Amino acid sequence: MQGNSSLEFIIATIAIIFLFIGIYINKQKETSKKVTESTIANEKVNYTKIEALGLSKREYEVLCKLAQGHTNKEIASLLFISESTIKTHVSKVYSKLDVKRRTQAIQKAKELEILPIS
Amino acid sequence: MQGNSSLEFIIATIAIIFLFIGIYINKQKETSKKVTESTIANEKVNYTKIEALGLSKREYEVLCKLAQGHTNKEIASLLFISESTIKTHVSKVYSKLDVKRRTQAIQKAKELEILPIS
DNA sequence: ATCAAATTGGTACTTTCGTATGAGTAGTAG
DNA sequence: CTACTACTCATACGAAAGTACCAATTTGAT
Repeated sequence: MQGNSSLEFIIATIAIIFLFIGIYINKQKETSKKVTESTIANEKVNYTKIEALGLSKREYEVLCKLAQGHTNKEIASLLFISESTIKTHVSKVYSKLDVKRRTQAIQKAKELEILPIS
Repeated sequence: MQGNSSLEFIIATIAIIFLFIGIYINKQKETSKKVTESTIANEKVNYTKIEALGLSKREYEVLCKLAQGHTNKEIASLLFISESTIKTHVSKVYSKLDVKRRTQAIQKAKELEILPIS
């Protein structure tokens, strides 16, 4: 029975090895899937969609600050321009995103995945 | 050599079987993880975090509507109560989330994953 | 039953937001 | 040069949001 038990041992070992190989293969798939998703979501798709919406650079900058929870006055300070100008930009952003309020703009921007980090 | 090749065949079969078992196990993990995450993210963890924050049911309801882009007046209509009450709730939500404005409340709530769907 | 928390509502006031309108400047494509 | 777009800024006005304070009612737990 010695030969048999060593054979069983070999088979068991192979089984375990391939079991882990199977698990490993799936882990790899998961990882690559995640990286791809996050990469696309925050770099490439963005600019395409932003341009498609007709948002200018400045308008997009304002939108980002807005989505970070800043007031118009704060955004003005951050971008070194007047609050009037911010209001102008914000209004244009609203019409381009087809919304009425900043809370809706944030929602829409997140849906469109045009905001950094997310 | 017939015995050997049949042995190899058995080993190979076992290897393949366990390979797929490994893959299958991981699929299951993935699935249950997603279900758990989504379930937790939208039902259970919520309540835990929500309670930890000290948010009452009503305050949480208001927060959700707020995050959907509604005005105070709209939320009042949706919940069949006065705008005064909404303001009261909103203010309490702010202090509990440690924010000053609704845009920040939305941000914070998303970070804390206490909002449905997301 | 009692006490605490939750819910509701109001008044009054300040701040922020949003729109409308007009206008000057800079850069760019034709 | 001209036309167009993006960017800037201002004033004025109304709408929403936010704060402070107070108070009545309801609900839940002990």
